[in-house]
Amino acid sequence: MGRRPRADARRNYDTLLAEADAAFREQGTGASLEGIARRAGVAIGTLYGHFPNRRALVGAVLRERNEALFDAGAALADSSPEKALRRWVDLVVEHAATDQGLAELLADGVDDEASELHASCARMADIGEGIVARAIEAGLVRPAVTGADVFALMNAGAWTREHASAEQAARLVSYTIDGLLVNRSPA
Amino acid sequence: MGRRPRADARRNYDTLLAEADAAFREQGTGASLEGIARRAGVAIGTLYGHFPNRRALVGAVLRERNEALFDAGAALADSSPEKALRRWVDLVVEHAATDQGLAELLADGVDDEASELHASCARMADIGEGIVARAIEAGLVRPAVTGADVFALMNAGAWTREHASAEQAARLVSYTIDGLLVNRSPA
DNA sequence: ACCTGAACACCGTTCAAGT
DNA sequence: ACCTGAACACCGTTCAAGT
Repeated sequence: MGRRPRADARRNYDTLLAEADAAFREQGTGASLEGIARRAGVAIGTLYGHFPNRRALVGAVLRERNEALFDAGAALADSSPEKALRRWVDLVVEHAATDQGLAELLADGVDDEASELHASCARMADIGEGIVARAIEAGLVRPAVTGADVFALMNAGAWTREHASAEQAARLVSYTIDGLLVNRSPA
Repeated sequence: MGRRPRADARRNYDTLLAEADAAFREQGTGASLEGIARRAGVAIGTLYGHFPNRRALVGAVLRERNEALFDAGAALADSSPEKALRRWVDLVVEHAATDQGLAELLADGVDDEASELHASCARMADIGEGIVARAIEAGLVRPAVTGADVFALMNAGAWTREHASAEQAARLVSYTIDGLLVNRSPA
């Protein structure tokens, strides 16, 4: 184990990942796998050789995209608790709304350890939980609010963005965060 | 037009509707149409003769279920504005969460006049709009809140119920309604 | 006027054969 | 060790033939 992969295998893996990323952005996470393989210039069996199912492919694409998101989340430690909370939720909503159907996979992945998306979901939930804990300590957010509430809010916001509009989703998210606060802050 | 249908046609229509209702509850709105036809004891072509596509079938099932929902909505005129708002949202969330996938069809149907679900969506949105307007007039809800916000909240709540839990969805909805209020009321 | 079900189209997934 | 692509399974939808 840990042997270097054959050069063509590595190239196919990378190309498949890049084409999957593009296809998911354009057509959603339900994009045709046959089409992704064709765009990558390989047979469908090659795709399945590298990624045993659709979730594995989505998971691999996500791992690449997540770096920037998690870095941004860590950087929010410098902001005020309320600003960090609002900014983090906005960031994740935008991230999760990148591909039609992604919010659903994320919502389902956090409680399913067998899911190839589980690690990404758990990490996102952890960051949110930390931000909420800080806001509660500061007396800003109601003590009853949990990290799970924030995770659910992010997914609901991303889903609303897919099925209504970015504006509608932003309004809903903003109202909900107001509802999480101990004292209403105007916008 | 308006002629009485043949007796067997009417019977098939009713049986298909009943089996579709059951199948959607058990397996979601994506249930196999072939399976519904089989359970109804007719060929697949007969199903398509009565319902040109899946949405038409879902729409017909909904029209039957909606009677009770709309009546309950009208009855809420007797409650206080806040209680009416909370109760209405809870009612619709439960209604929309009856079948896996229904929240998505509802969210997509309100802006699509060609959808067989459009009438049901529009009616639901109207009732919500009326309840919100009364709450705003009473000085209870922020003036900026719209009927569209309430409709989006209902769908997001139903979707969260499908992908997290009824408890999680109820918490999220409750926090959001708190955020819609001018003055926070404790629960 | 309505029903039947074979036929078509499409897509995810597997695996025996190749290199 | 990896790739190929035919084959299989499944399902939504149509339509010519029947009653």
